[in-house]
Amino acid sequence: MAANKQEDILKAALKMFALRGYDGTTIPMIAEEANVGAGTIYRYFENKQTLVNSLFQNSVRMFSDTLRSDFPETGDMRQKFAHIFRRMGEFSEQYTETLLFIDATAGSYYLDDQSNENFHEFLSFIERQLELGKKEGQIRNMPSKAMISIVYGAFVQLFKVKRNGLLEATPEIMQAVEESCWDAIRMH
Amino acid sequence: MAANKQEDILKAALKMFALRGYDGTTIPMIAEEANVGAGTIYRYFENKQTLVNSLFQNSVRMFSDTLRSDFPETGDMRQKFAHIFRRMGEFSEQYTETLLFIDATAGSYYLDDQSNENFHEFLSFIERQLELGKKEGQIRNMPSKAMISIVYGAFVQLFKVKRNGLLEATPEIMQAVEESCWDAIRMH
Amino acid sequence: MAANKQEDILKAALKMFALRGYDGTTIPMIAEEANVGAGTIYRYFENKQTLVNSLFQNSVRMFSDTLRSDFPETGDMRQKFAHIFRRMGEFSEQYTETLLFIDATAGSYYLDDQSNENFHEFLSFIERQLELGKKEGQIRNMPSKAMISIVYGAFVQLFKVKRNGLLEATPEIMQAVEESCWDAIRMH
Amino acid sequence: MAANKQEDILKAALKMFALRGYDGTTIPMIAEEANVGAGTIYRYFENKQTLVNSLFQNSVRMFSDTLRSDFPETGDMRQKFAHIFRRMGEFSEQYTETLLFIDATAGSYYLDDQSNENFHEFLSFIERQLELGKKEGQIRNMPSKAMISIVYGAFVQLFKVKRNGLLEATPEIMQAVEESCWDAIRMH
DNA sequence: TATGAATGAGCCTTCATTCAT
DNA sequence: AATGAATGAAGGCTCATTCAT
Repeated sequence: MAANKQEDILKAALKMFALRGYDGTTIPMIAEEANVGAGTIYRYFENKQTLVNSLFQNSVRMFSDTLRSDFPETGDMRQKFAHIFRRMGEFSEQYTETLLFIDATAGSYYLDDQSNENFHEFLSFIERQLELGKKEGQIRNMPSKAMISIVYGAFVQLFKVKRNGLLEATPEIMQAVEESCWDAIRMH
Repeated sequence: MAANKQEDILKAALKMFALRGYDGTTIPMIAEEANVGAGTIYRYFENKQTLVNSLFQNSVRMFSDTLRSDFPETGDMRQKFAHIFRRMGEFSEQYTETLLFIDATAGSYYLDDQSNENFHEFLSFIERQLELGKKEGQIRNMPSKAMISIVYGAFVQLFKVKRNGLLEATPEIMQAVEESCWDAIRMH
Repeated sequence: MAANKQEDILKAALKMFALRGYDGTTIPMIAEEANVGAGTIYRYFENKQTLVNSLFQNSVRMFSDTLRSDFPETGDMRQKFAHIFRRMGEFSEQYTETLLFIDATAGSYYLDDQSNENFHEFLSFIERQLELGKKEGQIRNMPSKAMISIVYGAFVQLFKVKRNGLLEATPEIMQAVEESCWDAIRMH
Repeated sequence: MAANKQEDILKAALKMFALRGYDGTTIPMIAEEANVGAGTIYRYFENKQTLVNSLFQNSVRMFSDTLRSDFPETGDMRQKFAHIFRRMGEFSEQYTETLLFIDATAGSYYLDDQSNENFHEFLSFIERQLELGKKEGQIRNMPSKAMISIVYGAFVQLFKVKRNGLLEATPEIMQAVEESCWDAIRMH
C-alpha cells in the first residue's frame, strides 16, 4: 500500500495535469489524489514547477525509450515507420495520460531549459529518420517538421478523442490509422 | 482606436489564453493587454468563466462559418475536402490564435454545456461530410471520428509548430499538406 | 475615517513589530490592526520585507531629523548633549513604539543595505559630536562607540521599562537621567 | 563529543535565538546546529515554547548566580557595584550570546509566568542593593528602576556593539565603562 | 460608462510536531 | 533513545471580483 510516495505523487500529478492543466491543478489536489499530505510533496520536489519539469522529463524519457528500443536501424522506411507508430500506439494505450500530458505541456512557459532540450532531442530523433526516408525516396519531399506534425498531430488527436470516450482505439482502427498516416507521408 | 471595448477585451483574452492557458491568465493581464481597467471587463462579462465561454463560442462560430460558407454541397468529396482544408488554412493563417485557442480549450473543465454543444455541432458538420464521402466510396471506411482526428490533429499541430517559429506555412507547404491529408483519408 | 491607508498600515505594522517582532508578526495581524484587508497591504508594499524596511527607514529618518533640527552647532558640548538628550526624550515620549522598533530592528537579518546605511549614517552624526567633545576636553577619552552605547543603551532601556508599565518617565526623572548620562560621559 | 544531547540542543538554540530571534528560528535550524535529528529535540523539550523558557530560565539562573556568588554583603556600595559590574563583564565576555539572549527575550510574549517571575526576582536583587545604597546616601535619589535601566541598558548595548564587531571590550574599556556607570548613579 | 482601489478566498509553501522504525 | 519522513495548520502572497468614485 505505502510503497513509493514519490511514485504516487508523480502518478497523481500526471493525472491531474493531464486533466486540468498545470495552472488549473493545485498542490492540494495532487496531494489528495496521491493520498499524501500536501507538505509531503515538498519532501520530494522543491516546488510545483520542479514537479512538472520532473514529470515532463520522465514522461519524455519513457516515450522516447519506447520508440527507440529495438529500433530497426537497418530496415527500410516502411518498417521504421511501423515500428515507431506501433510503439507509439502501445505506449499511448498503456499510458494515455502520459502522452496527453506531454502534448499539453510541451512548449509551456513553465518548462525549464532541460525539459525543452530533452523534448527537442527526442523530436530530432524522429526527424532524422524522416530525413533518411526522404533521401531514400521512400517518403515525400516535405519539410520534416511538417511531416512530424501530420503524424504526431493526428496520433495525439486520436487519443484525445479516445480519452473523451468518443472512440475506441481498437487494433483494427489503429491498423487503419497507421495506413492513413503512412499514406500521408509516403511517396506516391 | 478606442472603438469597441468588448472587442478589445475579447481580442486580448484570446491572445493571453492562447499563450498561457485559461488558468495561467489573470484578469489584470487581459485588462492590461486590452488597455482597459480590470473592472471594465466585468461590465461586459459576468466573470472569467463567462468570458472564456463567450470567446470560445465566438471562435467556434467564426471557424464554423468560415468552413461552411460557400460550401460546395453538390461537389464531389475531393472538392469538399479542398474547400474545407483551404478555408481552414486561410482562417488559421489569419487567426492563428483563434485556432489554437479553440484547440487548447475544447474539452476543458471550465466550458459550459452551450460551448460543448456548439463545438460538437460543428464537428458533426464535418462528420456528416465524411459519412457522405464514405457512402460514395471516395474515402476510406474508417470511423469518422478517427478521420477527423487525423486531418484536424495534423492541421492544428502544423500551426502549433508554426507559432513556435519552427516552420513557415507557405502556400507550397500548405498545398503539400493538403495532399498528404487527402491521401490519408481517400480510398486507395 | 478612511484617510490614508498606507499610513494606517505603517502605524499598525509599527505597533505589531514593536510588540512581537518581525517574525512574530503576521500580515493578517497587521491588516486587522490597520483595519484593511490583508491583500491591501500588497498594494502599498511589495512584500513583508519591503514593509519593515520602509518602516525602519521612515523611523530612522524621523528620529534623526528630530535630533538634528535646531542643533546648536556653535554651542558647547553640554548644550549639544542637552539638545540631543531632550529631543530624544520628547521623541520617545511621543513615539515610544518608533524608538523601540528602531532599537529592536537595527542589525536584523531582514534589513536591506539601504536601511543599514541610513542607520549608520545617523549614528555617525552622534559620533561626530562626541569626537568634537573629546577634542575640546569636555568629555572623556573613551571610544565614541562605547559612549554612544552607554547613553543610547541607558536611554532605550528606560523606555522599555516604561513600556512595560514599570516606570513613568516624568520630567523629573528625565531630568535626573539626563544628568546621570552626562555624568557618565563628561570629563571629571 | 556526543556527551549530553540536551546540552547540545540548548547551546544550539541559544545561538540561533540570539542570532535570529525566537520566531525567526526554526526547529530544523536548531537541530542542524546541534547535530541531532529534529525529532530528538522533542525528547528533551515538550515544544518550542518550553525550549525557550527552559533556556531563558537557565540563562537567568546562570547570570544571577554569577552576580550573587561571593557577593560582598558587608561592603560599601562602591564595592558592591564593582562586584556586580565586573561579574557582569566576565559573564558577558564568556557568554555573550547568553547575555544578548536574555536581553532580547525578557518581556517577550512567549515567556511563561515562571520565566517572568525568575527574571523579576533577579532584577529585584539588584534593586535591593540600589535601595540600600540610596538609604546610605552613596547613590542618587532616583527610582531604582531608572538606575538599573541606565547601568543594565548601557552594559547590554556595549555587548551588542561588540557582537557586531564594531568595538572590542578590552579591560581598559571595561574599566572606563565601569567608572562611567558608577558616575551615572553615585551621589555627586 | 469606466476605473482601479479594496477585499478575502484560496494558492503555494514552510514548519512545529508526531510517529513508525 | 534517536531519527527523519510525514502531516496539516498557518503564513505570505495572488487574483477574481466588487464598488465607490
